[in-house]
Amino acid sequence: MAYDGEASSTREAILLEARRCFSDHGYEGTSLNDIAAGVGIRRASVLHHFPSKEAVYQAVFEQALADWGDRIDRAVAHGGPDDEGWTHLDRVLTVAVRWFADNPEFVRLVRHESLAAGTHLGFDLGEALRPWFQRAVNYFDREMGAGRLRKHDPEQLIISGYGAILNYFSDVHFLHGLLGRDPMAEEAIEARIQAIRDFFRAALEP
Amino acid sequence: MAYDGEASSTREAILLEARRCFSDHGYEGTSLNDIAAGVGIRRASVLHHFPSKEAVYQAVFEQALADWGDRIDRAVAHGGPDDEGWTHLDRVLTVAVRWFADNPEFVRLVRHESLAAGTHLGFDLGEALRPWFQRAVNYFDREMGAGRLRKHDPEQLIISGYGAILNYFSDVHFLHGLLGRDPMAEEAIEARIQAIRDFFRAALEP
DNA sequence: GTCTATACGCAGATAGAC
DNA sequence: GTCTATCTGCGTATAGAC
Repeated sequence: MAYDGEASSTREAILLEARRCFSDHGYEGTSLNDIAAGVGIRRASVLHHFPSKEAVYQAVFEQALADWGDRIDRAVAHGGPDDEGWTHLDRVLTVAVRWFADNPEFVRLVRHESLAAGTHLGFDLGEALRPWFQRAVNYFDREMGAGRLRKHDPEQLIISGYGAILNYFSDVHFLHGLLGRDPMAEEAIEARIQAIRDFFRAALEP
Repeated sequence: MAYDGEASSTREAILLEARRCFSDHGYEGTSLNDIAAGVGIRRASVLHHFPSKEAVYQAVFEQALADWGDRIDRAVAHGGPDDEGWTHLDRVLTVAVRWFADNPEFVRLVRHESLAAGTHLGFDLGEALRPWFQRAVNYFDREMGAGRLRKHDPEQLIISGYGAILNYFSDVHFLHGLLGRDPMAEEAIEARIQAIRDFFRAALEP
């Protein structure tokens, strides 16, 4: 479980602290000093465990993406007997939103990266996620074709969906100012999940 | 018109180039050298026109927000005789999306800022936009109460909406990788606008 | 594995010539 | 208004002691 607060080794502790720093301040806004200070060691010691700052960043991302993939895979596979159409989508959607709510650092990490023009990741995040995207598009094509979901353009629908979901958890600071209350309070998160489900049902349930 | 490519003074040229740099690479990822080089002057000359890097950033933001406010104000006010319910919302929505499509730098600028933990802006962007947000909430309350729009939680609706819209234009680079084509091509933008309108109509039209 | 010391460059900002 | 020169601090990364 990559996303808990405890570290079993210095290497793990570095990754944990680096994830926090990178997600809050981005790649350029984070220094090896920041990471080292959070761990309680010196800058040079961080570079004993990783060859460079970029290597730390890439390791953080690798861990995060692997963890995310596992969760979604499990959620998609776990359907019961009457798991189809809106029922299935609603279940996966709810799992996904809850996971994002539990892992806001991941969301902010991805956002920083997808916003960046030149990347420090070594590969293109969009391209890397394309197979996932295609899987989702195929799913919607099938369900809409069979009349189990109302017809919309699947690609556009997914883009709207991930925007509506990720936004909330990436822009927590902004929303705090906008709403005048804590968007990550438990009841606020529950309300958000409910709203996302309602909105998608209104648009998709046949 | 603040968002065109021509600069009538060095100060304007600095703001223009700074907006490009900040929106692509964020505050920390942009140096005064980058800005100066884009303008064709030296670092010290930039600091003749602005007292500090933060001052440049704030001036860029001030200009962008003022321009945005003007456009929305005009769009909201410009209704014809049968301008109410979904018709009105659809019109304002379309204007807003088109403006974002024309000003992706603004979108990325706001995104960087709302993502940042500690800001270089000097004020809280969320708080500054709260009056706008409240105005929109009141509008939805009125329309939904009168039965001219389907009932949803207005706050949640607006959060979903701005997420679905802003995402597309802020994550252009990411989407290029994800879709395997240019999301800012004219027909792609038209398709996006159409999809947003369809999706909102499906959820909101009574 | 962690440390200090050090190399080296680039950052933001200021002083002063032209 | 723009420049060069300079100050000062922090950045990444490496060498080598313990």
